[in-house]
Amino acid sequence: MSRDLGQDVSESSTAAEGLGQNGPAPLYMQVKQMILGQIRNGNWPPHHRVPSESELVKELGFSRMTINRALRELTVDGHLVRMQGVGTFVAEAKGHSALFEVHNIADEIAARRHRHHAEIIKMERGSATTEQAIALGIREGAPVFHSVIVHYDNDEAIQIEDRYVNPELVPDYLQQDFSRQTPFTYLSQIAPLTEGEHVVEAVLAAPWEQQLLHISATEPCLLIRRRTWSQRRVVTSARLLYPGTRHRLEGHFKQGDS
Amino acid sequence: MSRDLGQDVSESSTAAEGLGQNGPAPLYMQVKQMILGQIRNGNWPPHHRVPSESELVKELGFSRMTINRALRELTVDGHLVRMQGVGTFVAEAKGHSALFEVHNIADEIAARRHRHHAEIIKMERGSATTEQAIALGIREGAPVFHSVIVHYDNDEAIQIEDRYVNPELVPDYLQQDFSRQTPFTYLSQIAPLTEGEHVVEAVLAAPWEQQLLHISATEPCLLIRRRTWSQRRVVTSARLLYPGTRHRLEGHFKQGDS
DNA sequence: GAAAGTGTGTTGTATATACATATATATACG
DNA sequence: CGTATATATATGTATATACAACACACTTTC
Repeated sequence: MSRDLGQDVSESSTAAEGLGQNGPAPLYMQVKQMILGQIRNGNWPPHHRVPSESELVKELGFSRMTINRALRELTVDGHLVRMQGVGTFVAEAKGHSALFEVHNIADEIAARRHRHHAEIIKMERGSATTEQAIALGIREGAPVFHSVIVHYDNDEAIQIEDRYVNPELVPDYLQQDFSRQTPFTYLSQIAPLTEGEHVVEAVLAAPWEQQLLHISATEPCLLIRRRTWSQRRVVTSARLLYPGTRHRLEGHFKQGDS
Repeated sequence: MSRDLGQDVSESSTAAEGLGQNGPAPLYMQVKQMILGQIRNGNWPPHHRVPSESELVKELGFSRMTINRALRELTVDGHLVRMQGVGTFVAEAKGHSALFEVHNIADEIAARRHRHHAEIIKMERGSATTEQAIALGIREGAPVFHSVIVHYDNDEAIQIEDRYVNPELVPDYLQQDFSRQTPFTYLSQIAPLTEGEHVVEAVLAAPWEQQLLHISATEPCLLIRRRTWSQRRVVTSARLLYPGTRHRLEGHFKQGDS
């Protein structure tokens, strides 16, 4: 029963003429569609073990490199999780899933040919509240580092970076000079980030944040909460606040396979 | 001068012990880093032609498949643009670059085990204003379809979908029943989307939008402007407005290569 | 019983090869 | 001059092969 993927993916049925008249989909795409189908119809629930590459080679009749490409792309898309030496598993479903790249705000501003500078507002050691402990995966009351930095684009305040850092993984955090190098850059060197999580919301700024950003009480802001992992441990949890009128989050996509 | 990438990418220098002690980066990653370096330091500006795969094979000494993987991944990351038969070029710099997946709000609500229904507010033919003409890539005054739909999650208004559609590509748009099938689903069938663009902002809703969403005048909202292409032509331009307190945009990432 | 070694299965990467497909350019022909 | 037609170049995909890296179960050894 080689090469039977259980559903026709080569034609988009009754699509209007002039559009969608593509030939058959590439093989690696057929494999992706088949697996996405199994996931979507609930046949393969989260944490389900996906057949190994060699099993899929036998089942589908394609080469291992083709199977590998399909599985690899589904992994970067966040649909699968792979562990070397162990296997491939269906990832747990995310809400409004999105894939972000992680950037350094200083680089972004530099790319716009603008000047960047940072003002350090706070730089302290504290002990974790319940919320912070959960966010960082440490126990309550354990030491945490806390920094608040305002980033400027051509002398215009553009971001408040409110960050908590796990001292076990980054013991020298407080000794750094973050007017020279952003925390993001420093942390990337110390603990190469392997994974992360974002939540984007629209909010109103707190009074002290309004002061720092020089905005009014009703100005909507873009809030990005970002947690970053390195080797399965949370390195840092940041709250990035942008004034709505001065920042946009641009993006693009290709081949939304959903 | 084979295999000289001009910068050491194999070690992360003085990183703290216990973290970042990875061996040399894989070859395809070295190629990515080299190209990203050329782009970042301005050596290869936007629209600059990147050496062809076979040229890079000669220059770097790696196999074409390795070069191809690097260029392919840089393309999905949005750093490069490739055209078959033509060449590879540096993409124009985006602000805060991000990669989104495109989802159907009805599917999302169903995934949360909630009920979804849609209320059609407007459904009309009009002629394109200057702004709409630019967004859709048609001439000013040409006919456009316009729909406004409110989506409900368990009877709670959760999104205003304000959409303009190119009639040349989707002539039967106004005849559809969007209380049964969302415009997104319908459009995906008619014109398989090949590419798209997002801009995310935090805004305040207009008075008529506040009424539809049952929110106050100062409630910050998440605004997603989304344009969708099919075969190089703009199919539709949508403005998706979410009340800030009722929606979050979640995401995750892996291996931010920047 | 605990530690060290061994084997097997899995993913991760790299290469050589081949052919398909798209685009642009040069060439021949009318 | 205009239009086919061939040719070169570039990307896109598919395969076979090989080895490396890692995890886990099992066996041996002390």
